Amino acid sequence: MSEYESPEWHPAFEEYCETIYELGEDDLDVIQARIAERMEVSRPAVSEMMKRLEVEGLIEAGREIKLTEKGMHLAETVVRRHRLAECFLTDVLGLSWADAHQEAGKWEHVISPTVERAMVARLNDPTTCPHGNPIPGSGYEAPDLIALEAISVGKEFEVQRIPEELEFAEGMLDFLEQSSIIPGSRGTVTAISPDGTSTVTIDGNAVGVGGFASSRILVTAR
Amino acid sequence: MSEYESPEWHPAFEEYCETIYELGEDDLDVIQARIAERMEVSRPAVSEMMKRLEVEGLIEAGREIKLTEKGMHLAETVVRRHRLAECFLTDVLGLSWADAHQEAGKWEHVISPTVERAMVARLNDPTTCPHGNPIPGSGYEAPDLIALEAISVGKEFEVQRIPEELEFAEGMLDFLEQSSIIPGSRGTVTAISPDGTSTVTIDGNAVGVGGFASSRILVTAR
DNA sequence: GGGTCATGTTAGGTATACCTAATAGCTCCC
DNA sequence: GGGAGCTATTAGGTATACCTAACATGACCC
Repeated sequence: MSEYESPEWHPAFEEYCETIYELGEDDLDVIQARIAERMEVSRPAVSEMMKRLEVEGLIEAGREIKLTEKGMHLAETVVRRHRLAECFLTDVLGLSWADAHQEAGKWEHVISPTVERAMVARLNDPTTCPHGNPIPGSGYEAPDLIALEAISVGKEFEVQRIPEELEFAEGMLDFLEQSSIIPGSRGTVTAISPDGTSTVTIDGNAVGVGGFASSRILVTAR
Repeated sequence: MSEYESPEWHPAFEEYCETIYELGEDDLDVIQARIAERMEVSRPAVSEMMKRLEVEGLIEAGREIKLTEKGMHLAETVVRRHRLAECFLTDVLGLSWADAHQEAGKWEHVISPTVERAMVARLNDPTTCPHGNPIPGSGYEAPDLIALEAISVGKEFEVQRIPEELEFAEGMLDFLEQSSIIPGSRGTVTAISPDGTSTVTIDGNAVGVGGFASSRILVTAR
């Protein structure tokens, strides 16, 4: 587990490296325009920041942006703390998914190595956040996952992972949590509409999941 | 309990109001020079910031600086979160006093009303931080306290409160915690030297407490 | 009254991290 | 080959929160 000491890097550097890491995780093009969209800043702001990140040796800039070893280490540290905080906020303090995600976005920058260790111990070495995303450094090996949209009508599935991208969609986490579309839940696809919406039945409850979400939610077939 | 929503005020405003509040608590002159010393910033920086705080309606400036109702509310919110965080970090995560104090200085700015409520519930409505300082809004009424230096040789005392001022002295919290000079501990003054150092015996262990600390540590006589 | 000390303010400057408007490159594709 | 569209950069500007150096103010005291 890393010994990263906090304000050696500005929160801004942490945020950018985190975003670059998560865009890669979500299999999107890691280019300035995507970073600007996800962080809700202007493209010139990203352009300037890329220069600074390169000077600091955190990225290799090009059209595709790549984290250096140093940048990857920083990104993993921040992402690990974010996901640990989500576990902690839901399990120990009883927050909802959506609240935990939002709070964790602030906590990730103020968690010290000491607190990180204490959380890991308290949570019994968790391997994924509440949404099923792996905690870097926990040694978790993701099983082979497929998108929910690939499950055909009548088939059973088990929810495994809600990618970070969906956490940015307003209200999405609340909707998924309330519909029991959470890692570990098992359900059946009971209909697929031409626009890509899958209707899934979990615990006797049927809900429609639009194409944006169903192409991203990762499950295992059963 | 307040419904303060986080980044309406910059962390800087929070830090300044907190410092002003705590200087008052410690019975020191609340003037720019003291603020500059405690925050380790230059006096011009404080001078400028006082203007901005006044424009924002958080203080009434003069030689003595006074928090307005609005400023007091902000200060109490931040101080409450700081002391709650200290309780939480020591009780739930097992951190040392010194570590908890340092971490709480960052946590105080990222704790939302939701998390605050969850912590209060989890900690069973605590009234003081681990060092005995009251948590604003908890309804705690401090008993009559006297300084440790006022206890004469041979008398017993019970430690009640380590004022915030001592938390800024390098190594002080570690020393006090390791010497069991913590709220609730009972001891006896076994010597007083001409330079103001009190020697106290707690649990059979004798330690010397210098004048700076013994004039500030608050106790009750027994 | 002059000196010293603590305190506060002015002036001028820096770094960070943003912004808008305008310009420049690239790629695709008919 | 010439748009259309997306993408990146440049230029110029802003707010925050600091800094040092120099100056001003006020209190106290011989």
